[in-house]
Amino acid sequence: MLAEHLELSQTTVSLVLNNSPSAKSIPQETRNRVMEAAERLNYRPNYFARSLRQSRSMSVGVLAPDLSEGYFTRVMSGVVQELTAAHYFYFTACHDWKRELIEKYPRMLVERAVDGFLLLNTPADQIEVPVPVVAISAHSPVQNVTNIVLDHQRAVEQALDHLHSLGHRRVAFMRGPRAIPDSEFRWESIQLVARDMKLKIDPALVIGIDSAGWSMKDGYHPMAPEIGYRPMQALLEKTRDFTAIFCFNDIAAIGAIRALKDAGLTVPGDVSVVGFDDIQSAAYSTPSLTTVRQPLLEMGKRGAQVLLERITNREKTFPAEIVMAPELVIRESTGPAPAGRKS
Amino acid sequence: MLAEHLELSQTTVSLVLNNSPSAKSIPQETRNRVMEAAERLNYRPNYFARSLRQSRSMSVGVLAPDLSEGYFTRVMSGVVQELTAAHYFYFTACHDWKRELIEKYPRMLVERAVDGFLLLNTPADQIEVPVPVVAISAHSPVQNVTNIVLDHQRAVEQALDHLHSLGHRRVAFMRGPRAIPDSEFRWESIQLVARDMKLKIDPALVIGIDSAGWSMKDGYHPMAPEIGYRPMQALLEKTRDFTAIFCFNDIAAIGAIRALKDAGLTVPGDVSVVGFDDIQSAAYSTPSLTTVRQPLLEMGKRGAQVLLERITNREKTFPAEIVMAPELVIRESTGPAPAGRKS
DNA sequence: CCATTCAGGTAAAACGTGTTACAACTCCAA
DNA sequence: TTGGAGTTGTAACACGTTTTACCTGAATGG
Repeated sequence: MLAEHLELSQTTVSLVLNNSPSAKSIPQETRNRVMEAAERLNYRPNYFARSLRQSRSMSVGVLAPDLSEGYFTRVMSGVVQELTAAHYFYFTACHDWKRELIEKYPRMLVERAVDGFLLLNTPADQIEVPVPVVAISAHSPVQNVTNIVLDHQRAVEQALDHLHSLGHRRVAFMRGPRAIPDSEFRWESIQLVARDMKLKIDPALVIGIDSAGWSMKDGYHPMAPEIGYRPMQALLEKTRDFTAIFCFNDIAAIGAIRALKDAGLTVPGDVSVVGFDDIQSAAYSTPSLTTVRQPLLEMGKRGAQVLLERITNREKTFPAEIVMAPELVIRESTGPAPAGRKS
Repeated sequence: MLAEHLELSQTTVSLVLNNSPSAKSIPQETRNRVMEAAERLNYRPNYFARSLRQSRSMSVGVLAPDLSEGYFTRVMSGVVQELTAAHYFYFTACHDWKRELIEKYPRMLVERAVDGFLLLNTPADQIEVPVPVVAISAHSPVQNVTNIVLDHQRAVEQALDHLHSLGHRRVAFMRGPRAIPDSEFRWESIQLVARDMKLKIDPALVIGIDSAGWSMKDGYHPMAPEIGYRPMQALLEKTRDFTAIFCFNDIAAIGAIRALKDAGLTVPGDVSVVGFDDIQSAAYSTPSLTTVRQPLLEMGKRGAQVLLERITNREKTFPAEIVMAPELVIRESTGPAPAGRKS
């Protein structure tokens, strides 16, 4: 420590600078001298030495599939807010859905002594680390992992209620990629809710993002509207006997709308389209998108909060799941079912 | 060090594990014993202790305006490739163009002992740090900073040659936001090249992203097609006396095309549109985009390479600027100038 | 007057490595 | 016998903090 050009011991200086509780016996005048010197010499404690002693790095690892605009950006915005407020920083690691990376990155980050992990859209099952973990939009019933999830049941109810009340009875569905944890849960909720409201799901009207247009076998595939365009196109080639479609996310919905337009159909005149997420461009799209809003920013904030709590309080037990509320945002892409085809 | 359950000294173990040059005198058998024990006990050297001793963190700070899809993602993809190959990780810091953050983040990261900085699209002028810096797409003639830049002159030549050879004489231009370092350089190149090829720039046909639709005064504004839509719309209200437009980037070009379509014009029938960057969705857009490709991935890789070299070799002098070559990608959004209006 | 407390500190250990300087031991030639 | 050159290691320090345990002198209480 360089600040011993005052005639004081390291101890005193350290106590003052961290104003530790045991420094109550140090008179104000000495404190001032120390502070003033630190200021003047522009003193910064050495990060490694401090971390070595306290054995914490004040940084966490963030594991995500990719840096896609819609989801990642929004969630991270919330995460960053909370982290920086707590003087934390983060390492980003994108695994591109490669199993090898999903296992390797956590190990590498543990060697870097991160204090905890934030998992975005990534299943926690295969990850085993000696530090706290919070998973956002994953459903991993794993010991010591808190999951931040959306109330999918409620989300689907809102979307389908909306379509139903507009008169839609023949509704198409787009299932998400198998790799994304939400996909399966969303689909189960859809089946459940549809049954409850006596809405028939015609298997011929169910399309998958995986099947056409999106696969993560061959390298990196960002979420592009393409993922909705091709499945929609494939469906239209088989049948046009539907008046609405509930898409997996907004990006896919934008692609689907493009496919519908290209096929000579109007939105929402001929077909109503509902998205999911409410990403920034959902409002700017033409027509603007009716969508189920995920409170992504809040989910990020909440996730970071819980993680930080878990880090500072390692023994306490935490809830395995925190459920967030969705909100239907009605815009231009949905309208009354066309009269001729109503049911 | 825990590996002293063998009856050896820390020194020996350390020498073997780092196979330091002075370990040549250690017989193979001892080496094997050490390695085997390390493997068996799953020994990992403590990150802080090691960093404290060697005074390097094996991580760099990345400073960027935001996490926007087009630019950031692509560049970082290259950066990550190089960094991970060298066992480096990175901290991300997004300054959202807030001057306060542009100054604060570097300080915070220096306190975290990053070994260097990578600046994306961010001027280096105001940043003063005691570690190496590489700036990608900035033009800062600052001591000890290497700039990775595109050959804008060549880029503009390619675009304007293309339009000129298609018969376009009345060309509109879209200037980039003032905050982005490239904007000014691009514009200067445009003026230079236009003069050389005797293409008149009509001030009435020059629109700015700043003026309508984009401002960073009030918080966070990602790059959305909106930034091209509104300026285009504004221009169309004043005049339609042009047959082509050269946009600042692909995102803006996509927005501009939408505005043209909404105004009843066809692309490229009535107006040809040229973008910049060649982001992923440029190829998927309808019509697909003719654009000047920036080798973003390569720029990221090169930037990271130089930074790592600078870090390992602090005395050596490095070039102040590394120039990358653009490439015109011709797709559907450009075509022959409409006969009736050909100048 | 003695014991206790309290203000105002300090010395030294601990954190876990990397590194420098040196020690012991053998072998071999002079 | 001596001295020099390998061979095989080790003791001890340095890195820059935080923290624990203790010390001294003065005031205070009985």
